[in-house]
Amino acid sequence: MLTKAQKTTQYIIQTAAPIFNQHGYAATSLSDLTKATGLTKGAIYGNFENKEDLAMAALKYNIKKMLTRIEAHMAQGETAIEKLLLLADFYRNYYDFSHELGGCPIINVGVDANHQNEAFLEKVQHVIRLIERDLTHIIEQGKDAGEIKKTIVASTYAKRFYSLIQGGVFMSHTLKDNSYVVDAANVISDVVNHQFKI
Amino acid sequence: MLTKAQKTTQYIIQTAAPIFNQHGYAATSLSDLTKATGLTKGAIYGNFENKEDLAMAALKYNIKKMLTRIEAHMAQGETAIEKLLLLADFYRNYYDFSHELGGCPIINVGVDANHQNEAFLEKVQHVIRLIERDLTHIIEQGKDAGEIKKTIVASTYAKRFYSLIQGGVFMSHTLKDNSYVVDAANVISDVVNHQFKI
DNA sequence: CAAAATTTGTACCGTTCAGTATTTTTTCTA
DNA sequence: TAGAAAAAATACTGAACGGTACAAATTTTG
Repeated sequence: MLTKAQKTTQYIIQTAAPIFNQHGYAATSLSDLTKATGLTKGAIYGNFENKEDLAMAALKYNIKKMLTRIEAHMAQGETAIEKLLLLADFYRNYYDFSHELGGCPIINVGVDANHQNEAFLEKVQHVIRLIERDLTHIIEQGKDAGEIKKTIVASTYAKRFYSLIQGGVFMSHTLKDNSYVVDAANVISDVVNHQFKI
Repeated sequence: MLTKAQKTTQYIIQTAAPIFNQHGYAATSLSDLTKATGLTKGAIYGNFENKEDLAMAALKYNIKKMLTRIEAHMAQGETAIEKLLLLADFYRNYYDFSHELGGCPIINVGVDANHQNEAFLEKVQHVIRLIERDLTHIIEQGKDAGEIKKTIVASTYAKRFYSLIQGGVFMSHTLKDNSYVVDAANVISDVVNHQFKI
């Protein structure tokens, strides 16, 4: 069972997470966080070493939330083709989902931390590579299973798909128009259906 | 001729521009700018109303630099197809060029200003729409000239191309690996060469 | 249920922030 | 080149920053 203190720690993280994600690290002040949580600095500094420590916990929280959702969605599929189409499908609804997180943590922190905070940037880089590796694996498995053409270079398409998605996510959030991510998702579905399948 | 004062104004802008672009608005302090320029706050506040005023001038400076370069590059082509291939070519070298600016101002400010500063965000939105409109025009002209298939929906591809590019730019800067923008540029070239041409 | 341990609130620290009034210096112009 | 005008340096403001010491309150545990 969670102690009262552990619940407070979790409460602070989940309250701080969308704030850091929306405003960025430097533009988020401790007073923003005390206001949002209704707690005092004493409570926050009793649970976290410093602002950076809390921001990292918040980033990990957002990333885990995102990855969990992707995995749960893709787990609905059996074959590689199905899983890739489900990935596209996940991002077809990503604009609304990422709004809950205060934007896409990958893009927001990727941009915010670049030239600012090496630890945050490395975390984001790590997650991107993780996703790309997973995608590469799925495509390779599809090739092995005879679903996907052997001529498809898995890593190239894994990188291209994720890059395509991130472009759509950036455009959608910047222009407040979800059609960009949706289009990116559609392009991926099309490629899978018409270029991947044997 | 430029007066001494006008030169100073320009000097401050061009010195501040990459700093704001790299660190973001909130994370850039006046002391960062006095250090970089070698000037004092008096000089800066004599030339700009406040920090936001200077940051806006810096953003406009970066955007103009970027747009000027794109236009100059595309002006080398005559036909619509040539221009589109030159656009792809421009972004094939964009990673190095945008490094000079302290990163891509569209992505950096698009993310930094979102939920933070409406004026900066609107400026970025305006530029994106401008580029998309130009691209749409070029594709339409290509259709009218009989170079490009009539079935191609110009605005759809304009949005898709720019989104694709921005995804590549984000990935390349975040992973310090220019292959993403290069791949995006290659995809655009391929689409133009194999799907657009009659 | 009381003592021990932990968590949270309060009050404050030094530092840095953006911004400004004033003096000094430089530039322009007659 | 002297005087007027403009720009830049200096020195300062009050507010907000992240962080901390310690007291008060709460939770946990024997």
